[in-house]
Amino acid sequence: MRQEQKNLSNKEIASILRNIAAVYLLTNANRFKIIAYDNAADTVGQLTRELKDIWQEDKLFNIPGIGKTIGSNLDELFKTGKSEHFKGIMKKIPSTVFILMNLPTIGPKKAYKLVQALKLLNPKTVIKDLQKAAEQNHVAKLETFGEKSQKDILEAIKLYEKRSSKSDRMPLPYAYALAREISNYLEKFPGVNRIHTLGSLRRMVSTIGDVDIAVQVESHKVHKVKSLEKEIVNYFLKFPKIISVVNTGDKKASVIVSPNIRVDLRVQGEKSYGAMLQYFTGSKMHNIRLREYGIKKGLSLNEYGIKSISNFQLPTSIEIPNPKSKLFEFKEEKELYNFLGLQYIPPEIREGTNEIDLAEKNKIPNLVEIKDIKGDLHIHSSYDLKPSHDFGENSYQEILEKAEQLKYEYVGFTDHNTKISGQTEKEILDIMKLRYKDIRKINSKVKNFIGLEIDIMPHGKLALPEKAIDYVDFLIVSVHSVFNMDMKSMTQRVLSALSYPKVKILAHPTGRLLGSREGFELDWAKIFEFCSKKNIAIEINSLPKRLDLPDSLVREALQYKVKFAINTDAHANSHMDGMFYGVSVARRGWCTKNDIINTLSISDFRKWINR
DNA sequence: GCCGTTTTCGGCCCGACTGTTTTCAGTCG
Repeated sequence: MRQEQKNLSNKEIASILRNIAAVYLLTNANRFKIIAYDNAADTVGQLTRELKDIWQEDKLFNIPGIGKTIGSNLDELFKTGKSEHFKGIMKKIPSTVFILMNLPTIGPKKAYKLVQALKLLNPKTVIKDLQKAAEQNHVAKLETFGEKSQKDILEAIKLYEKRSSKSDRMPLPYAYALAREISNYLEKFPGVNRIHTLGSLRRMVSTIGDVDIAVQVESHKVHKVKSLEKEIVNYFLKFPKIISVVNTGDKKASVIVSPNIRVDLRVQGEKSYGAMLQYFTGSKMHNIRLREYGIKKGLSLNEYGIKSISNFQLPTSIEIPNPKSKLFEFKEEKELYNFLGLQYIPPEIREGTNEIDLAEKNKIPNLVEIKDIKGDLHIHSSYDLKPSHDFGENSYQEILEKAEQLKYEYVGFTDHNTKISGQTEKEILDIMKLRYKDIRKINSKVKNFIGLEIDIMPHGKLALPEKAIDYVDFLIVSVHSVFNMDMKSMTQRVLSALSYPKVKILAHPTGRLLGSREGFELDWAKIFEFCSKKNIAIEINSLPKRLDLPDSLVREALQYKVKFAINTDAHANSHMDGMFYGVSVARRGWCTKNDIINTLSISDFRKWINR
């Protein structure tokens, strides 16, 4: 087996596709071919799972923007670690061009011009060589470049060296927290009416590149809106954490915020705020499809509203507000979707799959909401049962108080199982018995269920004497060690653990840690089928670095009628606030309230767990 | 190169900003 293909990350594949697009651009290929490769690169770059895993499941062609040609070449790339086709295309352009394209504000054309004019042909030193050339004033002398461009290039190099790349993504909750901080800052400014996130952050994608923020300016003094917009931009530029300003305009600004996160701000008046939200929330594929859908009806969408084109006959009920520009404006996104004859589509599912189709048929489901959640079933306490892993910070009593604040009806206490090495079976049973008694003694408004989170050992056995199962209401099982098994053995391992009595939840099923560990692959069809049949819920874990099960697998699991438990895996009471992120994963996976077991009332939940 | 219940051929999303420009090209989101 070759090993090199194993490490092909989405980022690397996106970069290959982007490079191909660049070659086609530089060699004057059909412009739609260029767009196709660029779109594919964008889509792959934003996937929430490894493309290679999707390929392994034979689902490459389900991804919007990947068709016959790109798909079959990716197939070759995964199978053999290289693609002759891609390689052949890339050979047409010096590889240094692709490296320069990583600099902000340098695209294919500028990169190519620089490489040609300055003979930058050494991939190892190309950035340094360009820097030297700029410092020696050689760039400013080039045609279509000037003093400013030269200075910008030096800035770009500095930024590049600090960031190492244009596209390092962070787990959603970190980006969300930053957005909240900025939003708190912005709302202090008089004239700021509403604030929203945009882009992947608004769609609650598990990993975020840039933070995009929209501000609606108050419009009661219409003649002053323009200057007010500019004032808000200026105020934003004084946000304390800004370390550099990328660019600014009258109604937008891009900055870098410590520690190296790009933040874009857009300011818009009330009348077209909804259109702007829609436009910049994306995803790119959703917008392309929505605009294509609009064109078929004679409507052109842009960030200010919808324009009527050609001789399109509008329903007589609709009056054109501004006959000259033929522009329809929308304060709310919902109005815009409805105007197009579509049901409102929540941001989380705007991914360009089949949502527009379903919206047309009024078949967009009611996605689960945070207020539907009635309990948290994966919580670690400070109770000392000599656990195999870490404790939580809070006592059972404190956890129940926090749960009451969150208006929950019940919680599951799921400490890690007692360590099995260095203790006899009897000692373990005594600990479990005592814990059982201690918990049963607790009297509180919020009810509790006695659980445990148990390691699935490499051979599929549970890290707990079977007799100990008498002292719990339910079990959560999860893999915490030996991650590098092949898919077949890993699947067998998990299935065997799921077969124990009282196992009710499979926790953080892929084991991924965003940004640091890829997670293992299971034969999902088998797992989903088994869980569905045996009434075992699959966890959507809300921890910032997990967000596991990934959203695309959630949607797949739904087809097997799998139920989910959205849990926080809290190790401290403050973590219990993270439920929101798990709910957003569920929403991205198209879950309704009925798909989530911890939306059940206490009595229904009791029935479910005893089934 | 992608896509499809008006199409397997013939279409293909839209605008802002910037710098170098005398009317536009390149980059970005």
